[in-house]
Amino acid sequence: MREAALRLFARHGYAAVSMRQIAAAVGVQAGALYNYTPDKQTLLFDLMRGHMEELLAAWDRAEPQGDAMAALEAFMRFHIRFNTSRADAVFVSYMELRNLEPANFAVIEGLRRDYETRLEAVLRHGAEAGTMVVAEPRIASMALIAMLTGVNTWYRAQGRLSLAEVEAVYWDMVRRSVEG
Amino acid sequence: MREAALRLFARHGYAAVSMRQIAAAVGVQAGALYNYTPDKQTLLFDLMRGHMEELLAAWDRAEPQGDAMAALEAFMRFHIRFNTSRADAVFVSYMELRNLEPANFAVIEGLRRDYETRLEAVLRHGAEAGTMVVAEPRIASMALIAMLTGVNTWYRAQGRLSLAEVEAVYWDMVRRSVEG
DNA sequence: CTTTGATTTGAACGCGTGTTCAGTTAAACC
DNA sequence: GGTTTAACTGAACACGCGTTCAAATCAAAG
Repeated sequence: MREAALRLFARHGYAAVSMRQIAAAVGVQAGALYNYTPDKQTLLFDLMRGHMEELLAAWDRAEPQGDAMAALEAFMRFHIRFNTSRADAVFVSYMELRNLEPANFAVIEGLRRDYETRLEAVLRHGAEAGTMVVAEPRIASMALIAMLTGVNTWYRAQGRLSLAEVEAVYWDMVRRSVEG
Repeated sequence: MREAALRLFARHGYAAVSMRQIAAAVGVQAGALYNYTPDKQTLLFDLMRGHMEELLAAWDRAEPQGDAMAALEAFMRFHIRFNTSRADAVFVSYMELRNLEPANFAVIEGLRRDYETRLEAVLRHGAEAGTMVVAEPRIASMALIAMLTGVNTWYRAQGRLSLAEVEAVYWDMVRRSVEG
């Protein structure tokens, strides 16, 4: 059911998808969904929170070794790989923020901020070590994340470039944008 | 009415805003709106098309002089200034793409592609002149636009940094990411 | 003051919404 | 085989949706 809901939310938007559509995609009547979620809003929130927590957990698990520049490369490659492999969840977690109730919104925004702070820390270390020039680490981290997440809007697995080639192109730009 | 609709669409999303809400914001009954738009879908489409056409027209009017690097700087500053000054329209034009009927979607996507191609041409000229190193101009243009548009998610007029300072930070990153 | 033409109202239309719940079905356990 | 437990159905609820349209209102012109 979560899979079906994620798919439909990503394609048509939370507000445009009815519980009956989700139920039909699962092969069940709408009422049956309420054995698995208390309501539609919680379903959306759980999908988004699940995605953000998996994102953070996956990056923490990667635990890059080496200097700041190596960590930046690891982050960049991780971000592109993780996001392209879960396009629906990424899309929903970004586009449906405004359909969250305030309390739920605050939670997701906090998780997003956590993630940005992970990259910000890498940039700060690089600047302190003198291997990077980053005037505004916070802004630079948001700028880089926006740039990397943009891959999702055009990348297709059967496209001209492989994921490794895409990573190479982006790493070239990212590296030079902060290099000392 | 268009102003009110844009505001509401940006805040709550097209699907979540009713014609009655738009009418209430204007101070009128829902039926009266149909003297100004044939239906809700066309209202959305007109808002998006209007925005994209103004964007293209404004850039064409700027008509930058000088070499490719100067043109890139001009593009970057233009993009940040234009987008932050029309945050609602930018937001709607990006987030509501999936709520457009296929024919309308194709039109907006075409305009977006036009805009990306403007930047791509600048990068190609820079690469040909040898002042820039850009392995993939198309991808680089989308990457840079995604990065620049990201400013909209956090920039606030009363924030710590002025728009000129924001431009300076971004220009530093953009310049170095393509510099030969 | 009347006529004209554009605007707006307010009610109605058919339909889809999220959610609830008594009742049915099916599987699991003793 | 009988009983418990979980899952699902199908109908219902109150409500809001986009859109239409005859009637009312308004502004300007003759």
